[in-house]
Amino acid sequence: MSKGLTSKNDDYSQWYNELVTKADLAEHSAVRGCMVIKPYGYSIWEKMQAALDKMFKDTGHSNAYFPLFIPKSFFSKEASHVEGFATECAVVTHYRLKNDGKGNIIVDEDAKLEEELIVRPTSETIIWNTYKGWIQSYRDLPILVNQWANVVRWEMRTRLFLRTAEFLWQEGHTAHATREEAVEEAERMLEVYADFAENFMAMPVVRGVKTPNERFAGAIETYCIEALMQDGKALQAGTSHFLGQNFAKAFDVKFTSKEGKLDHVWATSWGVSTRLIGALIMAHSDDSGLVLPPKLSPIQVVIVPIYRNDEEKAKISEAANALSASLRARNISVKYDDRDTQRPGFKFAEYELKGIPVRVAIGGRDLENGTAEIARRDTREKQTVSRENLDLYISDLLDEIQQAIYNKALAFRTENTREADSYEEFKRLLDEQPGFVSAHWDGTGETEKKIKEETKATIRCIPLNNRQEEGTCILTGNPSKQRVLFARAY
RNA sequence: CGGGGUGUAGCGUAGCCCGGUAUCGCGCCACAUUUGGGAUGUGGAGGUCGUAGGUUCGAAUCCUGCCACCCCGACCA
Repeated sequence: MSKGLTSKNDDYSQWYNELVTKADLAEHSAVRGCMVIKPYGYSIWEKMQAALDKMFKDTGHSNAYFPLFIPKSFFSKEASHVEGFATECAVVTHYRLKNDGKGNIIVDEDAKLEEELIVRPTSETIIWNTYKGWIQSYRDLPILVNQWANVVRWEMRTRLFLRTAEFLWQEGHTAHATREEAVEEAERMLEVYADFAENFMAMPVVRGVKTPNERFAGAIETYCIEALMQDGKALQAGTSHFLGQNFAKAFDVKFTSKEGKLDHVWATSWGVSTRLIGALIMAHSDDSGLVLPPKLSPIQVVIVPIYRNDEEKAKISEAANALSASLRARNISVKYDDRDTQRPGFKFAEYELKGIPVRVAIGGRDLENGTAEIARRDTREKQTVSRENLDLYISDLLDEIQQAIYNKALAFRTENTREADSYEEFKRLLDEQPGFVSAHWDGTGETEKKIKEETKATIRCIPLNNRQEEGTCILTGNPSKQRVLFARAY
């Protein structure tokens, strides 16, 4: 590990890249566009998985697993779906290698697959092909299934966590008897995502729906949560789709209703990915490193001993172990770092880089005074407190940090969400004060595309429960009934 | 996939224009002194110069192809 991080004010992208690698979250792999998620980064993902998985189970879903490979023919059944993903699919064409006799391993041309297989970019098709066999009657519905999986989208330009050719995610796929029930499901899962983002990631999000241009290929309606990063760019953090009967029709999935009528099944799908780790980094971290919310930090408290000799260290360890035990009894994860090989200052910097929310230092002075030095990562404030009831104090402090990080991010978003009433003002805001820009839009795809071409800003979403307000489109001057949220985005 | 840039020890770099077997810092190893914010000293180890060809007596250096990463564009979670 080397000293210093590029300041995020000097070069935000470089700051992000350095942070991901220096904090030991991930690194580039030998495969273009693919990353290695290192143990520390993966443990954040595991925290996310655990919280989300519980939320999915609590809302009635079960996990299952579908194949990585999808027959090409499945893929072409839903027209807009194919169109959306066709340009970024990895295709398996052969199933065997051979030695060419000169010591090289080559593809065995005799082992060509009769039907090529697509490496899943998402699983709607294979899942709806499967659901056909599961559903005959309204009694078989709803089906509420989630899978944790990897997917591949052959991206041209990749960035660690934010956009990689292969990524980890969860995809929920549900089947319902009625339109209302499916819409309700899509909205429910959006709320689960928003809840997770705000209460676990401490990242405020805007709940909204996508415009037709930004909609998932094959969806009737795409709901999304949008977050604002510290550089003023927006990031789509999760999506939930109402798929209508599109996939049921494509895969001929019908059920007999209570009334004895045959109808196509209604569907939803929803997902969040390891991209959330990128969001987490960019939402909170600073020039000293990661700032992790206590609820997702792999380690919540680190204890660093400061000693002059073995005898002193032994006494400090005793105090540290007692504190560790009392914290663990409160379900707080603790690490006691008694390595002799690094000095305290080094450890302080290291744990700041890694975003550990609370650091406790115990030294000779503290032994005598019955105290410990507590440092919180988010504000970098330090104070010396009594070791009496320290577990309770730290437990409260963790809650406070979780809340403080959220409040800070919310204040940032509020400050950086502005209204524009003319195209000039709109462009000026985007260039001079990046963030969300709330503006009137005439509702047409043409206008949206033109604005995107000219400003690189896209409509992130039409916020749910949006305030209705008469106005005129910033580009065309045509009448508009509500503002929508624009931003330059990741 | 188009334009620009970069690739030299684990990391960051000098050397490249003007060809002669590689510089410095961090890190690493040993020992000593240290330990309340990234310790200091002394000694030491570590290199197919991204990769494959070519030019040359000789290539990190010149030429060509390829690969990877970064930035900008098109595309996208």
